This record gives sequence, structure tokens and C-alpha cells, in this order.
Amino acid sequence: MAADSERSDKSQVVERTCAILREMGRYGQRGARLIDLTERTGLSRPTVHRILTTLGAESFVQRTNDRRYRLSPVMYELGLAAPSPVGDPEKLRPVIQALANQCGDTVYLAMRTGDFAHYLLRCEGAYPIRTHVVAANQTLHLVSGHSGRALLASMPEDEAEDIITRASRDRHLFGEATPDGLREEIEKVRQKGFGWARDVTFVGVAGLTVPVPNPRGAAYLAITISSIPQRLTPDRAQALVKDMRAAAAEVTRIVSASTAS
Amino acid sequence: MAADSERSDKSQVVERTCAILREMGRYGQRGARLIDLTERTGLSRPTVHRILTTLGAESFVQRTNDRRYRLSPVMYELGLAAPSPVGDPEKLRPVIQALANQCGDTVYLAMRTGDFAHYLLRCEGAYPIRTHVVAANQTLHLVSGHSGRALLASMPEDEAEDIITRASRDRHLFGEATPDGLREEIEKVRQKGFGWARDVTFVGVAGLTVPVPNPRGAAYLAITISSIPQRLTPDRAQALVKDMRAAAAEVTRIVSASTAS
DNA sequence: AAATCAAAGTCAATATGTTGGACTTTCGGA
DNA sequence: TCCGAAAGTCCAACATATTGACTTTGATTT
Repeated sequence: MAADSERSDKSQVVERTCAILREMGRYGQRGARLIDLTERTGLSRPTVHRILTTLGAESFVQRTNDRRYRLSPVMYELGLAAPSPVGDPEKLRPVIQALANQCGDTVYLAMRTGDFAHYLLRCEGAYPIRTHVVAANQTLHLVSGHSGRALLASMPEDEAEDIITRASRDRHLFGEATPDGLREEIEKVRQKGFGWARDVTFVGVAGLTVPVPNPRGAAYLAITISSIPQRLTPDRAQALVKDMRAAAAEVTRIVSASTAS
Repeated sequence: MAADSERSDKSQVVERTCAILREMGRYGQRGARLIDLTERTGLSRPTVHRILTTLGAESFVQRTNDRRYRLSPVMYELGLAAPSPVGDPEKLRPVIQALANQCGDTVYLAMRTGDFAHYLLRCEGAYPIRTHVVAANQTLHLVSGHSGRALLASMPEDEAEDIITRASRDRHLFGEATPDGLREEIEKVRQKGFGWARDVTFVGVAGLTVPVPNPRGAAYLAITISSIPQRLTPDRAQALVKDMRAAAAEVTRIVSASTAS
């Protein structure tokens, strides 16, 4: 190891363990290969292997049958003992439901987790044609959904690029889109502050998405309206984005309030 | 440290880190004091402190303002990247809803997490007087709810005793009950295989609870029917318990199927 | 079916990071 | 203001982690 300039009463092994766990979190339920983790953490293979073996013995990690490592249900349970970054999502439902009532379409609130967007809430509007492509509590890769586009646009460019690059190996994650197409879309989201796309999650469904501003860094929440493309004309989208941003600000307010304890 | 008889390519620090994290999980969002963790893990204070400091720097752990340590939202997010021990709880809803339809009352499915019961599902029956004391996604201390009684009864006695002892410091967790009263109740649950109690979560509300058998060890799920005491007479309870056990068996079946991948 | 290659897994000599007893500081209660 | 309990710090001793080099596994190709 190179000289560590940082003074510390910190444990090197713990740091490395955290790095590995964090990295595994990115790979979700599919799991990461040993070599993925060594490359991404910069640690030597035996080191990663030993830590993984130990985490496995503690059942924090499981080895899948195709020699991948993923976080185990024990980690899920541990997570439940920790406060959610947004507090109780139900506190946010009124805001999202109000938006759904206003626009008549289906509105989602999604939270970023590693390379994925976890859909916390889905609220229905009154418009009779409903798009139910994603359910509450579902998790979609950031490159696979509308909310993911807003979230990717909000994070540092190299981080987003890293996620897209890595996802490119699994072409099916992109559906009708392509990695390069997505890069362009995200660039547009960065410029305009909202995303509009169709046929992303499902052919014949369009989505409008905005990131929820986060005073402490990159957004980890996004609000998305899902509808049929005919209902999301540029004019209407313009108006909706205004409402969405208002709702987003409200969400920020509520989350900040419940987090400051 | 005593001699470690076990050969290993395991990392001591990782083992210790896991022990600390697991222990912190037990304490939930209130957090644990340094001394709690040193006592319960048997590690020296400087060691625990150093590991906690590192976990804090990695933001896996946060220090509350009253000098307690608790798992951070980062852990919550990590947990979302791991598979839930029960797979998607929505797959279990039909079973619980069917039971609710059958009995007419409110039925819960709860999962154990550390010292707590996390309520996954709440299904409504048709009976007009409804008891809505607990919401879905809420978390209650094991000593504070009906499901917790079933879960405590299912675990090794010393583990249950440890949880009750520790909880005894916070008398308010017990509501109208007392630690000793609870111990008796739980002994009854062990003998009869179900729990009946009133005024636990709320005065004027009664609950009937059974553990969901887990082929791989102690139950971590419980089914609970909540109603007014008049509706849970001994005779009716007897009949309901039969239905609940059938539902529990069905839950076991579904969970086992979705876990075997 | 054999060959090939990439990734996983193992080992052990070395040096590095970890350990915990003893000391100091902080905080909450009286 | 004082007091005790818990938190936090330091450093010499040494147990533990580290990684280069080696072996094994399993998937893919010929």
C-alpha cells in the first residue's frame, strides 16, 4: 500500500469492508463478481476474497450459484433498523397524490439506491387510460426507467457515465434505447432540468420526470408522471413541469424537516 | 483475546465489524451506547470505538446527539439492494386478505428485525368496527405488540429473555403490561402455540397471534388478527387459530418457493 | 472430447495494521 | 460546583492482514 498521508484512528480493514459492501450494493440482487469488486475497489484479489469469505460466514453476503456475490437478506433486515433517508414515505403521499389529482395521470416518487431507482410511491389520477408499468416498491435499473434519467442527470457526470458504461454490458436494460441515445437524453435533462421520453419502460407509454432538489448534494429522489404520449404534448409538459417542481420543492421541505432531528 | 481454535482465512476485524453492526441493528433507530456494544460483543472499548469511528467516517453509522450510535440511512439503502427474506410481500397479500375476508377483522403479517417487529401487510375484513392501531410498514418493539409475542415465543428462551430484560429499562415499551406479565404470556404462547391478549397496543383492542413456522429455524414472521375483545371469545379464537395456522402454512410455502433460487 | 483461457481460490513469509491497558476528557445528574 | 460513569485517546507489543505467486475451477471454443 502507498503511504497513507491521512492520520487516523481508523481501521483499514473496516474501510475496505465498507468499500466492498457499498460496491456490492451497486450491483443489486444480481450480484457482483470477485473481479468486479477488485477492479472497482482497487484492492488485491486475495484481500477482497478474504473479506467476502468472512462476510459470507457472517451471512452478510451470499454467493450465488454462478459465482457472484450479493448482499444477503440479513443486510435487508439490518437496513430496516436504520432510518430511511426520506423518513416515512407516507408523509409524502399527499404531495404526490395532489399532483396526480391535478394532472389526472399516474405519478411516481422514486429514490436512488446504487445503480437502481426504487419506486416508493405510485399515485393515480382520474384519467381513464392508466399506465401501470411500474408498481410501488419495485426497483428498476437507473438506465431502465424515467426516474432514473432524472437521477442520472443530477449526479456528477463521471458517476453517471460509469453507471451507463457498466450497464451497457446488459443491453436488455436499455429496452428500445441505446447507451448513446441515453447519454444524449441525459444531457438534455441536465440542460432543461426535466426529462421527457417515450417507449422507455413500455412501448406506447411516455414519461415526464424531474429530480427533487437535495440541499445536501445530488438528488436522490425523482418525481415522474407517466401517461400516453398524446397526453404529454410539449405545451402541456411545460405546464406540468412547473407543477412537478412545486411538488418537488414541497417534498424537499418535508424530507428536510423529518431528517433534522 | 483467547486462543482461537478455528483455522481460518477469515478476517478478525471483519468479524468484529459484523458483530457490531448486527448488535446495532438490535437497538434500532434509538441507537446503542458505546458501552452497550462493548458489553454485548465482548470486545474492548478502544476496539469498538475505532471500528465505530471508521464506520462513521464511511457513513454507515451516525452518532446521535446523545452519544449513541445507530445505523445510518446508507445502511437502509444498502438493505434495499439486498433481497428481502420474504421476497415480495405482495405475493403474500392474497393469503392474508383471504383470512381477513374470512374472519371479518383486521389481519397483519409482521416480520422480525432485531428487537422489533416490522409490519409488512395489513388487510381489512368487512366487520364495521375496525381497529387501526398499527399501519403497514410500521415498526414496533417486540414487547410492544401482539406479533412480537408470537415471535418472542418462537425464539430460543435466552434470546427472548435478553430482549425483555433489555427492554425493561424503557418501561413505556410495555404499555399496560409489565415485563413479568409478558414473560408469563409468552410462556403460554409457547405452550399453546398462539397468543391472545388485550389492551396491548391500545386499550380496548385485543389480538390473536400465531408464529409462521420456519423450516430453517425460529419463526421470523407472525400473523395477527386484531379486533375488539368481545369478538375474540375463547371459542371463536379456537376456530380462528385453526384458520390462521392454515394461512401460516401457506405463507411458509410461498416464502420457501420464492427463496429457493 | 480436448484444449484454452479467464476468473476464482489458496498459501505463507513479511511488515503492517490492530490491539487493549492505562490515561484523559466529557457529560449528565446531584 | 462537584462527582461518577461513560466516552474518547495514546502507544508499545505483537497478532493479524497483506499480496505475489501458485493451483484449481468452469465456461467457451475448436
